Amino acid sequence: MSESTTEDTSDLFAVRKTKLDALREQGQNPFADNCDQSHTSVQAKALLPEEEEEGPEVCVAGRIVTFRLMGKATFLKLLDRDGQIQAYVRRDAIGEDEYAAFKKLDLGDFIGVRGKLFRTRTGEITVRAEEYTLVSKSLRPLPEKWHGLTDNEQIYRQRYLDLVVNEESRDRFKARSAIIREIREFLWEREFLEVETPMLQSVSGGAAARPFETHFNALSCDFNLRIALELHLKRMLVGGFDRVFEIGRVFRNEGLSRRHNPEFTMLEAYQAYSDYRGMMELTRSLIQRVAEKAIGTLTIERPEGDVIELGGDWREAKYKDLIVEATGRDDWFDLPVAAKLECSKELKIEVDPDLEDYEITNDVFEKIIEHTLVQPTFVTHIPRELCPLAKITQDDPTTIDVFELCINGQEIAPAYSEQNDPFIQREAFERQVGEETQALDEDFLLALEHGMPPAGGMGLGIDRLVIFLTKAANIRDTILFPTLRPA
RNA sequence: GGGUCGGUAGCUCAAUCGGUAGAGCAGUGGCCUUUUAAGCCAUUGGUUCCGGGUUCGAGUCCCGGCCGGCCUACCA
Repeated sequence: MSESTTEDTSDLFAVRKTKLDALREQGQNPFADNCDQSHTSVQAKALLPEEEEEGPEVCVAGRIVTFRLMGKATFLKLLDRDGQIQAYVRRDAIGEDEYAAFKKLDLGDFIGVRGKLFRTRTGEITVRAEEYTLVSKSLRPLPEKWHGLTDNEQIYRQRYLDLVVNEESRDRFKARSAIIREIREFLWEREFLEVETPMLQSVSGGAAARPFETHFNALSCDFNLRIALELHLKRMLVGGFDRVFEIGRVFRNEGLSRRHNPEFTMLEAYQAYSDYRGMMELTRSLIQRVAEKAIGTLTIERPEGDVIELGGDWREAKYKDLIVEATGRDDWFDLPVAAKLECSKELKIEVDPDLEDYEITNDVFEKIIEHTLVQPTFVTHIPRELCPLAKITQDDPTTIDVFELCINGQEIAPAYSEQNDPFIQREAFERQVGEETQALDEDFLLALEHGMPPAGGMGLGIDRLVIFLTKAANIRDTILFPTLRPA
C-alpha cells in the first residue's frame, strides 16, 4: 500500500482502487460472498416496539448512503430495497483493527451489519454493530447527497444512480410494478387468459403507425416489430379463447415527446359476447381498482394543482357534441372543407390544406379538446374513418361503436365493439391501405372468415396510466431506460 | 425536422462591463464514542463541451459543430 502524500487524491476512482488493493493485500475479500442478511430495513425496524429500549439481534445489509464518522464511533445509513436503516459502529464494540479498516469504507460500498436494535437519543431505531462485512466495494462516487442527480440525461442513461439517490424515482418504479401486478390480478379474476403473441411480424397491423424494420437472416426476409397487439389477440377469439389479454411492448417508429417513447407498454384485452359498453365498465373498474390498490386513493392530485377524481361513474360525451361545443358551430359537420379550414384558423389551429374532412375535425379534437379532458371522460360516437376495426353504430352509420377514454388531458384507452364481418373488415382495410403505406394482413382476414364471436376490445397505454397515477412530468420518468441517442 | 434555452471540479451551482475560474458537498490528512445536510482545522482537484475567429486579454463576444432540456411537428 502506498503511503505517498503526493498522490492525486482528486482521482476518486484511484483512491478507492488503492483502498481495494490494500484490503486484498491484507487477505480480505472486498467482494465477500455474503453477509447473511436477516431482515430488510423496514422488517428490522418493526422488531423494536415503542416501549422497548433494546430489540433482538439482526443482520441488515445495503449500500452506505451516509457516513458520519465521529472519532471512535460512527453513524451510517444503509439503503436497501425497503428504505434506509441506521447503524452505529463503535470501536470498542468491533475491535481496534476492524475499526481502522471500517473507517476506510466509502459512500456507495455495500456492507452487512450484525447487532442488536436500539433507539438513539433522538429516537431513531438503529443497529448497534457487533460485526460488519464488506460485501461489495464501490469504485465510483455517488452523486451529491443534497441535490441528488438532476441532470436528465444522466438520470436516464445511468438510471441505477437515479434509483440510489432519488427516492421519488424508486417509489415511482415500485408503483409501476404494483400497477401492472394489479392489472393482472384484476383480469385474472375476471377469467381472462394471459397470452403472448409475436413481436416479430411480417405485416404490422392493428394501428396506423410506422414500424421499425429488421431482417431475419435464417429465413432471409424482412420483419417488422409489432405496432399493436390487436390482430393476434383477435385470432385468439377465433380460436375460442374468448377472454384474453396481453401486456407487452409495442414499437412505433415515430417521434419522441413528453407523451411518446418509441417502445412503450400496452395492455390489450378482448372479451367475447361483450361490446364497447361492456369495455367501458371493465376499463373504469380496472383503473379504479388499480388506483385504490396500487396507489391507495381514487383522488389524484396533479402538479397543476387540481385533482383527478376517479371515483364513481365517469362522464360520457359524444365526439360530435364536443366538437360543436369547442367550435361554437352547430353546423360544423355540414360545413364544406374550405369552411372548416377557415374555422380552424379562427380557433388558432395550424391547418394543412391537404387534410381530409374528418382529419380537420380530428385536429380540432386533438388540439383544443383533448387537453381539457382532465377528469375521466369516455368520448363516444367517433367518426368511422378514424377506426377501421370497429363496428358501425346502428342508428348513426357515420360513427362507430367505440370510446376513447381521456384522463389527465391525454388519450389513455380506446375500446371498440370489434368488427367481425370479414367483408366489411376487408373493405375498411383496403380503404386504409390506399391511404397509408400499410400491407394488408391477409392471414387475419382468413381468420375472420372462420368466424369471430362478437367482442369488446380495449387497449390501455400503461405508461400514460403510470404518468398520472404517479404524478410524473414525462413518459420518460415512467420508463426505466427510455430510448436515447446512443452515447 | 423547426423554434428556444442550456453545457464551468466527481456532484449541485457561482463568476458584475471582456480583466488572476470560486463555493458547498464528495475526496485526502487531523480532532471528535448518540449523529441527522453532524461539527471544527487543513488540503487536493479545471481541455470552462469541441473547433475556429475578434481582442493586449475570452467561461463571458462572433461563426461552425457536438450533446441535452423544453416547446413544436410527425403520431388510429
